[in-house]
Amino acid sequence: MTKPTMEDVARTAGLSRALVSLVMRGSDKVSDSSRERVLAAAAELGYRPNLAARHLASKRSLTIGLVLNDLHNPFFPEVADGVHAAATEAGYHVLMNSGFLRGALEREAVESFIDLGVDGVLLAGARIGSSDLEHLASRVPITVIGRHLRSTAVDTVNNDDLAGGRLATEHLIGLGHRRIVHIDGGQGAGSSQRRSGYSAAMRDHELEPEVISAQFTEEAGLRAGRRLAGRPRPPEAIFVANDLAAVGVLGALADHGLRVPDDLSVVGYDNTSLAGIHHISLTSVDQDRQTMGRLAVEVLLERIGGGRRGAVHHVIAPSLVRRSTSAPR
Amino acid sequence: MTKPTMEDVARTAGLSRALVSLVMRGSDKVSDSSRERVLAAAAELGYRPNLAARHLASKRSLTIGLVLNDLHNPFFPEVADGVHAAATEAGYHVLMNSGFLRGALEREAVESFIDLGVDGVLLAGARIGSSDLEHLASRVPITVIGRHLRSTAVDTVNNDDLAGGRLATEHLIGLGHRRIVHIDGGQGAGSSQRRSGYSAAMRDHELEPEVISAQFTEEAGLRAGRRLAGRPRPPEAIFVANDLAAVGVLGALADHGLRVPDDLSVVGYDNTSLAGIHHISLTSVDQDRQTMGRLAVEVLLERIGGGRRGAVHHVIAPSLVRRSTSAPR
DNA sequence: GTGAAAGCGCTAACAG
DNA sequence: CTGTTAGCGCTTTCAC
Repeated sequence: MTKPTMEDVARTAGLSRALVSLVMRGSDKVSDSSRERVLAAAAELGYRPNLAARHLASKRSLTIGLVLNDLHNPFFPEVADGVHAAATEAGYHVLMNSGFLRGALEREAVESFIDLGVDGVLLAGARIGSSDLEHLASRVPITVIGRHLRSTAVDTVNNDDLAGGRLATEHLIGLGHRRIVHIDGGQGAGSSQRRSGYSAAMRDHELEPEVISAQFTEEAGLRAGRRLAGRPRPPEAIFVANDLAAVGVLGALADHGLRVPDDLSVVGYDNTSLAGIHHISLTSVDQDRQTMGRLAVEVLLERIGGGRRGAVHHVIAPSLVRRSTSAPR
Repeated sequence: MTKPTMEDVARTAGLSRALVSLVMRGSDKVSDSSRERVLAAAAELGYRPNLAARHLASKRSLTIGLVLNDLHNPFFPEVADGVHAAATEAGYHVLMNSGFLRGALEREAVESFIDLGVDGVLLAGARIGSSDLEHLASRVPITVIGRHLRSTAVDTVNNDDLAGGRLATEHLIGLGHRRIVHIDGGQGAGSSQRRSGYSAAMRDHELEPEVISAQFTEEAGLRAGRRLAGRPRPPEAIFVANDLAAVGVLGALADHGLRVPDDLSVVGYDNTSLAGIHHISLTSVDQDRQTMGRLAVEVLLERIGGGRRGAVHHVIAPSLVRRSTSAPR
């Protein structure tokens, strides 16, 4: 029941421990015959290297930590897919953790990863304060996905939320709507940029922007939606800062007997699996999460490996996916 | 930039390394004055214990690994919430990983956790083969959530899927439906029990069971739904093995112009957040995921701590949540 | 190619 | 209460 160690493998193979170590790490400075003996012995004993020991002795762990801000938002699992795929291809393991929508927990998650000795950390939808972030980044390479930072210490991968906010808003304006309200994502990642894009587009068309503060959750969307639906004169269209909240908004509107898109149009953001569900069929701004995940891994490994000096900030273009919740006035 | 070690803390505090170790582990065999000096020195240096070293030296890591079968299914994040809450309360860290719906990856995830030296592993929605599972369980305490096993080596926490399958089916029968088809979850956890519950309920009422094989994904539900909707004479009701697949089925039915619940009724399983969405409003069998997560942690820690001899198999009762997709004939 | 030896940072007895 | 002493299992020079 006690696990075999390298020593055991060396003994049953009749070779030295160092030899076994070389073989386990796939070195080519080992004779074929030795390698086979080692492998055979390892298989026979069911040997597996102890990662804690390996991390302690070497500097690298070939592991990256991925912190997802909210497991309940389909956006994050989709990013995780891209991250996993890219990391695995590069020979890295990934360990995950959730920030449960709270900056403090997010921070803790990153710290545990550091304590564990991961080679780098990926933060998706970071809510953590940017000074904290800078500080953490001095201890481990960090790449942030989905949040805009001007940092020189942290790399970022984003979609252009400003452009995305514009895209959504102009789509609605193009459909002939004028009283368009934005339900924002509060402290959520990308929220302020989307809001700015919305406001800019509104002003460009000499329309008055109106923002209702909410969050990136279904519940928050529901509440905000109720407020709007309860008005004597509801808006003609709503641009919601993400799909999850948009689903809440749709529910609130339906509760109040407002028909979408007949009575008003709704546009979301993220184009998650939720938006594609037949019964929801939400018009939404798409950001390619798979690509963002992959890109983030690339950038992170670059920094881990090469020791790049400056930070890199990738921005990918969003696109609008039209579905059934938006229609001409 | 090089991290401070215990040695550094001891030196700047003017005390021994062992003392620092005791303080870091919260021992009470330390004088208050020493403790304060240590803590002050640690804070000053920004010291954090190296977990790899700690794991190597001690036998326990105070960490458990959580493997989720599919991040895209809202069922799992909800289990994760319960797990995190309970583990944190007990002073344990949790590290997550996804099995990406594949038994082989799931197995790998468990192995990495073992290599890392976690104290125990929680497997949610396990798809991994049961002999593999037994083998893994000989190396680390494992608790499986949402899959029925007769194992003596692995603890399990489940809802009573057989009863749940019956519940759903009898609900539909009670509404007056007779030609009720079941779309199952293939190899998915709990799938075969739900199927048995369905079949048993049908036979009890002298109805002919008919099962369409699918999977626990939206895509699989969509395909199965299309097959049924395309029939000259579609069924009167469908019991789908989980909510995610049920959403796919609903989409397929809508595509074919079939109205739910007017033309036929649909019942799902899991009562995930998906089912509660206003536009979906799916009648579904509820299993309390939070509780299951918490229970699983308890059971796991029991085994980790106490070395319980036999295995424990918890089964909690499911309940039916009626919404808008099921109605009388 | 292969083996010996010195740690990585921490815990865990064991003396004082 | 406090300091000393061994390792935990592995990597990594450095000779042979």
